[in-house]
Amino acid sequence: MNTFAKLRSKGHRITDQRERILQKIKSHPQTVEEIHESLDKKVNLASVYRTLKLFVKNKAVRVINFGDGKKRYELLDEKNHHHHFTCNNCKSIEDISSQLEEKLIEDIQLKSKLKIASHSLELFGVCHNCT
Amino acid sequence: MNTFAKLRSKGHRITDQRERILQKIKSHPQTVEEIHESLDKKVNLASVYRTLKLFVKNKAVRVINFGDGKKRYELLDEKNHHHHFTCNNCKSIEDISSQLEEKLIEDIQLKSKLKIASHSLELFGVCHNCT
DNA sequence: ATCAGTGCAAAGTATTTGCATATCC
DNA sequence: GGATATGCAAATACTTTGCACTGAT
Repeated sequence: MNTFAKLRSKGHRITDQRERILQKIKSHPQTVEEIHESLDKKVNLASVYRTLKLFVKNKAVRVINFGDGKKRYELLDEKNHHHHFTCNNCKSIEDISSQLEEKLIEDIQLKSKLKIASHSLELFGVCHNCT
Repeated sequence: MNTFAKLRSKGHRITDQRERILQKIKSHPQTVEEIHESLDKKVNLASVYRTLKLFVKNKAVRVINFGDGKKRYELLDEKNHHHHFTCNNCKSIEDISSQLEEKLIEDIQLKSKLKIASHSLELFGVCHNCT
C-alpha cells in the first residue's frame, strides 16, 4: 500500500499540497525551509509542517539528522533502505548501503536480546571531491 | 589531552559553569533544558547554549538525536565508543556496542572509497521491560 | 453535504546576540 | 590588567495552534 492509499484508509485526504510536498522530498532529504522555498512558498509554511508531521506519523517519511543540527525529511522506501555519508568539508550528502549491515543489526539483536525495529546510520568524513 | 586542556590551549577559560555542565553530561545524554534544570538554573540558559556549542566545536561533546526531535548532548569518549537503543514505547535509552561494527565501517569504506572519519548509529525498538 | 485541510495571524518554544559586568590567567 | 565569559534582556528563528474558509470525497 503506497503512501496515499495508507492516508486515505485513515480518512485523510489527498490534496495538491500533500502531493507536491511528497514529490519534492523524492529527490533527496530536505529541510522544512528548503521544501517551502522549492514550492515557491505557494504552500503555507504551517501546512508544510503539518503535512510533514502527518507523513512521519504514517511512516511515509522519516527525519534524519546530519551534523548541522537541521532536521531533514526523507522519503521512506522499504525497498531501498540506505544511509548517508556527509562530507565534513563541502557538506554534500551521498547515499550508502551495505550488505554487512543486516548482520550487524542481527548480531546486536542476538547479544542484547532487544527487539530492534529500525535503525539509522549516519557516516561522516571527506568525500571524493574534497580529498 | 583532556577537554579542559584542549580548551585552554585555544585560549578558552575553565569556568565554574563549564565544569558543572561537563560534569552533568557525564552520566547520560541530556537536552539543554535538562542540563539547565539539573543545575537549578544557576547557570544562565544562554551560557548553557554557548558552552555546549563550544564543547561540540571542540569535540568534547556530540549531539545525538533520538526519535523525539530533541537534541541531546553526550560526552565524547574515544575509549568508550557506543551507540544507543531507544525504546519506542517507554523511551528509555540503552547503550549498545558491537564488535561487528568496525567491520561494517571498513566494508563501506572499501566499497565506497570514502574516508569515513566518524559515524553515528541509533537503534529503535522495544526494550526488555516493554516486551 | 460533510468533515478534513489550508492559509493567515498570533502564540509558543527554542536559540542567538549585544552589552555591561564579572572572572580567569 | 586585559581578554574571555557570564547574566540579563531583547532579538531572531523555529514550530504550533485557533479560526474562518476552502476543497476532497
